[in-house]
Amino acid sequence: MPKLGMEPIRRAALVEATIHEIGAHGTLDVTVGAIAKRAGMSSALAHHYFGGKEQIFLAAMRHTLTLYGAEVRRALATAQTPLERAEAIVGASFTSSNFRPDVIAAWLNFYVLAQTVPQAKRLLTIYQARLRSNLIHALRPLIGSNTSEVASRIAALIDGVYLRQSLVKAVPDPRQATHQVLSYLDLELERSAR
Amino acid sequence: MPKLGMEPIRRAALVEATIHEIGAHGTLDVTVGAIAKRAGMSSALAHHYFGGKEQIFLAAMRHTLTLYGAEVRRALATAQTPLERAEAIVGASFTSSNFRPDVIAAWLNFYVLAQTVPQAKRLLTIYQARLRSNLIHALRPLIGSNTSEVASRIAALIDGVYLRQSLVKAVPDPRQATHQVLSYLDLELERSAR
DNA sequence: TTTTATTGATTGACGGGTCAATAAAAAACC
DNA sequence: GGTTTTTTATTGACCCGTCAATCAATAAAA
Repeated sequence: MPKLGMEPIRRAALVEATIHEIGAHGTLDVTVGAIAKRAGMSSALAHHYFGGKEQIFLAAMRHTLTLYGAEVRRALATAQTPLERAEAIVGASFTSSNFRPDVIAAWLNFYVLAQTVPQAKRLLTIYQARLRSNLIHALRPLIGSNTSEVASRIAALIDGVYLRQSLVKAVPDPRQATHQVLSYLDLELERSAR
Repeated sequence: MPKLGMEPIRRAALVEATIHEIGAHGTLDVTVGAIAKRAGMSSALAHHYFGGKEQIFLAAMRHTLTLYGAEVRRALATAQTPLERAEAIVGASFTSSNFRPDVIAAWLNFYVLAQTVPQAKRLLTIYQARLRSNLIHALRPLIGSNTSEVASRIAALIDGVYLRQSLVKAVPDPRQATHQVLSYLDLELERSAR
């Protein structure tokens, strides 16, 4: 009994299921069958809507990046000062919607995917560029020179915190993670003000 | 014409080949056959000496971690002051023997492996603990309080730099990478001296 | 009757692991 | 010292499971 207009619902369900499946297994080594089952459909239907496994993964990546981007934008919207902007960007990276075991595992595996699939690499590169650009924009008024380098370091620190979290069984602590990064930023600001 | 005492040679060749194969493919999705071929033997022989794919991977991890550990120890040996010790640790992370595309890709994939294989997680955890302990030991005389947090941040920064390098096609620049981390350390030292 | 939704069954490839067979050293035995 | 036995090295062939992808068939909208 085919209900019409299922496509967007099915696609969304598959994307969601993909993140969870990757998170649960900690690998890209998940079968289309398992993803489809989790999303409540047959693997044939998953192929029907996405064409192939790789495209399912890419859709899941896009979704993750989109959510992250939205989180950043939301946080930036209420920021008034440059410092608040910088804090907003860092904070958004560690909101409980992003900084969660399955999403963290997904990110890690997206980096792996990017080694093989050019489109995946492109998506991650865009994410990095945007993060970088956001940071530079926020930092420029705060820091005199080498804003670019500082932005790189903050970005690397964020990624590093994610990476390390992927090893720990403990539930992620957004406050703690944010603090780690912001306390570096503080140092950088103190130097600028010296 | 079996030459005796081949076992260590074969094992070493397989470990070496595993790193290269993972590096070349950017994935753990490499076949035992491909690894064995690269190492100049049949896949049956690889199984004979290692028992299975997982154990080949674990051996490759141990090898990588051992090389890294040796590099750190070598660097620490010539360090006189605490500051030199800290710099030695960071520098060792980015020597051209470690900070190379295939090794970087291998590290990334070891983190993925650690999601599935407890033994792999154990190895990485040991690496992190040792790095952390080395850093704390070096930093304690230099920094007053929260040495532990600073060590964590440096460790995260190192991992982050690795992670980001995995995305870039450009040949890694050890000097640049080391500078990124050390310049954070400088800030931390300045604050301690304020 | 054409389009959309959906799946069970099937195919075809790939890959990990095993095994029997071959061969040459080394050790044991007389 | 020469023969037998055991150990080590090595591989081609094979088995078996898995999985991505395809397809034909069913059914309900439009």
